[in-house]
Formats: sequence, C-alpha cells, structure tokens
Amino acid sequence: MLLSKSCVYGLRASLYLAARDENGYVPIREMSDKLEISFHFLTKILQQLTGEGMLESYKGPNGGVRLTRSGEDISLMEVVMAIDGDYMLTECALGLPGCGVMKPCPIHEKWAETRDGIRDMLESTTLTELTKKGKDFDLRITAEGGFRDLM
Amino acid sequence: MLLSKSCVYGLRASLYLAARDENGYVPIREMSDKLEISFHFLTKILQQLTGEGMLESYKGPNGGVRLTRSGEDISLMEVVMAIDGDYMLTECALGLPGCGVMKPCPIHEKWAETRDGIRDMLESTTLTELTKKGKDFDLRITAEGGFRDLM
DNA sequence: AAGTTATAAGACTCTTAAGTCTTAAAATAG
DNA sequence: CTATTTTAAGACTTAAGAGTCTTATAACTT
Ligand code: FES
Ligand code: FES
Repeated sequence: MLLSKSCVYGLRASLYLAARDENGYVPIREMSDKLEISFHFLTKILQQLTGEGMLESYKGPNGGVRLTRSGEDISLMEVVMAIDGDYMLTECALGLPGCGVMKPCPIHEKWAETRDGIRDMLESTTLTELTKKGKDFDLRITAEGGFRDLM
Repeated sequence: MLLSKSCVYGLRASLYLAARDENGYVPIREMSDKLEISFHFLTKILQQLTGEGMLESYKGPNGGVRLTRSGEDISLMEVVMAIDGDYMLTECALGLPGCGVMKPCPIHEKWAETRDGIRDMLESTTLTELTKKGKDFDLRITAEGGFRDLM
C-alpha cells in the first residue's frame, strides 16, 4: 500500500469532519459507524491527529473531536505526515540509506521527479476542496455510500 | 514503503544482471554477496522473476540466472509488476474497492493523475538506461558501494 | 559412478502493521 | 454526588510481510 491503512482511515475521517458545516465536536463512535471503521482502531488514529494538533478533542457527553482549523487550511499532506510520516517523500526508491544526502542511486533522478509530483498533489489539495467535490457529485467516501448519505 | 522489500531487492538484482556485459549465467550467491542481500531471500525473489519469464536459470556448476532479453528492452515496470503486481496503479488512494470501475472517491481525479506520473516513469525507464548512468557516474547500488566496485 | 555446485520448493521463524479489548479519566446531566 | 457518555492509554491478539533453514533436484567434473 502506498499509504498505510491507518493513514487512509485518518484521511477518510478528516474528510468526514471537514464535510460537516457545523463545527461542534463529533463523537468518534458516529464516525466509526458511518465510515465503517473499527471504533477502537479509529480512536487510536484520531488520537495521533489530536496529538499533532490537527484535531482537538473533548470528553464527556456532547464530546468528540473536531478540526482545529478550517478544512480549507488543511492539506492532505498534513494528515499523511501526521500518521505515516515523510518516509514516502524522503526514502530511496532502492531502499538505500540517505537518499538526497549520500551519493544517489541510479533511480534517484527520476524518482525525485515523480516524488515531487506526489508531494505537489498532497500539498496543494485541501480537505475542503475534496469535500466540496464529494458533495457536489455525491462521490464515495465508503465502499458503497456517497457523501450525501453521510450527513 | 512504496515498493516492497522484495521488489526493491528484485530491482537491484535486475540492475546487477543488466550491468554485466557478458551474458553468461550469474550465480545467485555472487549477487547476494555483492548486493548484501540474504542469499535465500534473494533466491526466492529471483524465482518469481524466472517464473514470469524475465530471467532464465540454469542449475549446476557455471549455473545461475540471466536476463532473457536485453536490458534495453526491460522496463522497471516489468520488474515491479512481476513482484509487487499492479496494486499501486490500480488501488484507490482511500482504500475503497473498485477504483476506476465504481463511482470514484473525491481523491480519484488527482490521484489518477499522480499515478500516471508514476506509471510513465516506471514504463519509460529501462534497466540499461540506469546501469549506463550507474557506471558513468559510479552511482550507488548498495548502501556504500557504487557500480564500479561491483563488476 | 561419485562428488560437487548450483537452483527449486516449501516449511519454518521473526518482526511489524493491523485490529481488539480492557481499564482509566474527564465532563456532563439529573 | 451519582450515573452516563465520551475520549485516553495501553495491553493484548491476529495477520501479513520479511527473512531463514532444510531438503530436493538438476547439471557438471573427475
Ligand atoms: S538515493 Fe535512491 S532514490 Fe534517492
Ligand atoms: S476511487 Fe479512490 S482513487 Fe480511484
């Protein structure tokens, strides 16, 4: 997998949060139900995002999690970095240590170019941009269900 | 990891084979020593490539493996496909089933574009192209050693 | 024919990611 | 103040990838 399962779930959950116009706290249970992700597993992932400051959480009734900033200001990159780290953008394609620091491997040049494509995509895409598209065209956010079923 | 460890080792070994100008059989033991890869593990990987017809093997003294075609005609894509399969180029970035077949997810459009970049790179790059570059500039093929130490 | 060099095949172990479960702590509502 | 709802934290289990080891089979050398 390009992105780990945790990361993918984190992205889906982030989109879910960004898609809600009210900005109250959203219970993790609600998200795990709607997105068909194990509650405990999702909790763990969201704790990471909370730890990174992307989300804030609140305990007790009416508690849950919410984005700390507007979805417009949050790029996919931010979510990926918080969960998977930067390995994808810094690792040598041949698995050699010190890509970009030590003498390059023969794939380096081409791989660095390709990698920039990935970086640009992740950096330039915001949560809001995707949720807007998702709502406009009722795109999929779960195996079967689209954005409109969700809200 | 973008590519599995097996795949990366397969690529390094393929480059090693392509870098040898004589086209006799190369013992796997020699490759595992030079490339610092576990002999048994590398053997398993190369068996996959042999099964896919990219390599041919020969048993007994003076045996080993060699490319079935010129390195000029073998793209990185071929190696990656043989070992990791096409998951990277066909899977949904959000892990949803049926990317490209069912209703897309909100990332689909951007991801498909990025993915084409990866595909093009893998398809357009040949083993010979990389070994030439590797030899010309003595690039790394192992953690420390360059192409020139190798031969 | 016998011994040696090499790949082939598959069982086995080790490590890490993925996923589950239990208990604690915080906040609210009555 | 007590019961309920919710996140927090971490132990635990499962599954998959990575890596090792053993035994077979083919081919050569003497
Ligand atoms: S050194 Fe291999 S990709 Fe940079
Ligand atoms: S459906 Fe998600 S990337 Fe194609």
